[in-house]
Amino acid sequence: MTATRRKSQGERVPDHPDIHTISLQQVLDALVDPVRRQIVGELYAARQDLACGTIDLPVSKSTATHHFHVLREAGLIRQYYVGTSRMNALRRDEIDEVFPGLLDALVARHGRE
Amino acid sequence: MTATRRKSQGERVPDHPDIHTISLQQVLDALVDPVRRQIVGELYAARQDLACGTIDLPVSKSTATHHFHVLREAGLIRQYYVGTSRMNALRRDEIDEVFPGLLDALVARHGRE
DNA sequence: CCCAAAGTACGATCACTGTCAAACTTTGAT
DNA sequence: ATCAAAGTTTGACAGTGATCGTACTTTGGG
Repeated sequence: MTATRRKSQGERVPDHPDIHTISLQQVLDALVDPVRRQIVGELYAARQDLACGTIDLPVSKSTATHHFHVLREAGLIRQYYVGTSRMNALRRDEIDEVFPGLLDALVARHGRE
Repeated sequence: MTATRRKSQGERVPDHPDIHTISLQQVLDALVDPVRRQIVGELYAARQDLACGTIDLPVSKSTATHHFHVLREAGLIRQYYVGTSRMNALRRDEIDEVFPGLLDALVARHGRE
């Protein structure tokens, strides 16, 4: 499977880790950053996929890219392209299964802290 | 009473922050470190206060002191002396009240990750 | 065909923090 | 008095990671 796509689109299809290969340490390393918690928090609250650009972050575009990358590597979000926009989907159910209560404790109560 | 103890013991009574002044960020900064999660995990499992020395950590004594200090500043543990030993008490109920589900999600399921 | 939009890749900084060793302090026991 | 046990304090050091600007790529529209 996962035929070796040439280019043009192959490069733009990032691979997402199996949620079961993710450690709590990885998830915490990802969610300890406030910008990344904001991202996950907005995806959590929106209950729908969001393009990177629709999330207003207090950092530059290149830094934002970095944060989305970290979240993807940590198994927290899934990314796919729609035109030039990169959409982000929170892997809510999978996370809840492997780390029950974690999203609720770390992100849901994200009033203003 | 509670006269301003000169020394000998005054210095050895650290002050603990009010749990309500602690932010989620502070707690996460504290619990993102695996050594500190181990400490909290053992206190959580032991269900009783433990002296620093009774927790076997993979770091030097001075580093251990540092970690206990961070945990105390983050409002996660309370420390007091018994002889030359420093006892550590997990502030479980207080934490649960302010950050419900957090200890369970981050520490309880601490099988081996 | 060319341009703007939306991200990405790449280095370069820069601050933070986990780590240790060595010297010190306090306490309880001999 | 002295000693050992248990931590603490104080630098110093090294690795990590968040940040940015600049240049680059891909896509869709005029």
